[in-house]
Amino acid sequence: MRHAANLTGVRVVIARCEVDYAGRLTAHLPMAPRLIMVKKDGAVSVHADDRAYKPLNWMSPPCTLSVTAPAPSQPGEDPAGAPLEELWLVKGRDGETLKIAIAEILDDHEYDLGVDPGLEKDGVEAHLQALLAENPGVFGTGYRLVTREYRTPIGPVDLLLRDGDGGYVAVEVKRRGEIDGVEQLTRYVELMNRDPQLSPVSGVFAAQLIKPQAAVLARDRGLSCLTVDYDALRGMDNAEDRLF
Amino acid sequence: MRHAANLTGVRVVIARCEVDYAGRLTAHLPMAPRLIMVKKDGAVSVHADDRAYKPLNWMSPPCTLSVTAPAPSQPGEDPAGAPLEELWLVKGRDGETLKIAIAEILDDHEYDLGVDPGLEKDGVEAHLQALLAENPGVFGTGYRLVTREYRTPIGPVDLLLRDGDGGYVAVEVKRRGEIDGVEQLTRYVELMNRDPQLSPVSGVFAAQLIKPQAAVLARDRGLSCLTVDYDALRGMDNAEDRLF
DNA sequence: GCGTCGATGTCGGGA
DNA sequence: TCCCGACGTCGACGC
Repeated sequence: MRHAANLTGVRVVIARCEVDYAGRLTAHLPMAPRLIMVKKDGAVSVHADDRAYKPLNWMSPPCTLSVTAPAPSQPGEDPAGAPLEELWLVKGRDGETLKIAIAEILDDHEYDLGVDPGLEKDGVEAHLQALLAENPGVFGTGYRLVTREYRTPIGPVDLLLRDGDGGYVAVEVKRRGEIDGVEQLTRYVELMNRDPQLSPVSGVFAAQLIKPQAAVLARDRGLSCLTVDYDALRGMDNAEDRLF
Repeated sequence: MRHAANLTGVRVVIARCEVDYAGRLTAHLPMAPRLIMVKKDGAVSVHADDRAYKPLNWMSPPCTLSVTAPAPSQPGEDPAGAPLEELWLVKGRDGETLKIAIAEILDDHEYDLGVDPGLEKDGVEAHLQALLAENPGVFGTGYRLVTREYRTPIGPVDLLLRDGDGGYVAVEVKRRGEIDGVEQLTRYVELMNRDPQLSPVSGVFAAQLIKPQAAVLARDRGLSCLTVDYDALRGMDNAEDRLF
């Protein structure tokens, strides 16, 4: 048996193989030609030529790959009768296992890609929160920002505002508003209303898109909803920028 | 410009490339060597040799790939000054775009894997729910199934039963019972109890494994817990099968 | 280390 | 088709 050599890059193997995963569930793939990718971080993934970028089966790091070359006429044969070329055993962290029985290797390459310089993202929830913090007026006339990430014992409230009458307003910001977010805001508002320094505190659920069920639950909990137009908000920012 | 040829399989390209995604967010990858996979379903994914099975950037089908070979000294050059070898443009469904500027193709292979015979899974929540629906007796003597996926304005209740006295019982099924599931069941039971046609409705939290915190919360909410033995339940099914 | 929460989540089922 | 919740969710971040 030989252990996986230290990869200096990514390895791509094309092989007829049969795959068995056992871990959080069990899954089986019958013998067929597939693409197997082994990354430098140890990850092993088995791809068909569909299912978008997702593999049929995989093992996430940390995991170890060991390869055995079974002697002919050993148990574990190709259903067609031919002996297996290799048997790969990938062991994951909680005793998860991925077994890849390879009947025939059709191609095998390794490429050294070096360290990737990394990915830059824009337009995620953090950005939405920042835009709302800079434009509290979208919540109503006279609304002012008190603070972002207001700390409570059960977690940070995304935005704390005061409305035109000076009353506190807790805002939960989401890109997509779903029921979980309403639960979260409910807990915050309930807790903050126990503080006589803050009470009465109202709650606003702000998101680019609010699902109907979440809106129903929010109304039932006495919370307001605000659907945010991200592009318009960014436009307001630009408009303000031009004023100065 | 040439459009992507009809792939008969999966294509793997190793190339120095720069990537820009614009769609649900915007993201940028500076020039570096990477692995690009193009599947027969149209999916394009750009991998580094880490991040487990997930690509740095991708486009899910349906999408179209078109490739241009820019003339030397055209705009869009390699920062190093060398001309680009190819420019790939992947268009997704809501105007999403993925641009891959390729400075140098280091390797390029295509493999015909054929249609994959597919994946067999076992042990997921849907299966557990089905088994419980077929064996309402595990909840208690005289329990009968009313319906699966009983609709409420805030979401579907996994199972609606009637107990031996004719009272309604709402069941939330989970593979792993955690606090979220208890919250979910609480909302359903509370809502259903406002309906005089249903009230009084009791709640049962059923899971293969119920975390202690979830059990405590369930008790506090007046909900029952049922720890389900998946294998035994499957065995009951088999036993019943053998009777007929 | 564990719990919480976001995600270009992706995927599958029911209306 | 859309809507909605599960997922082998995976990862990032905070305590």
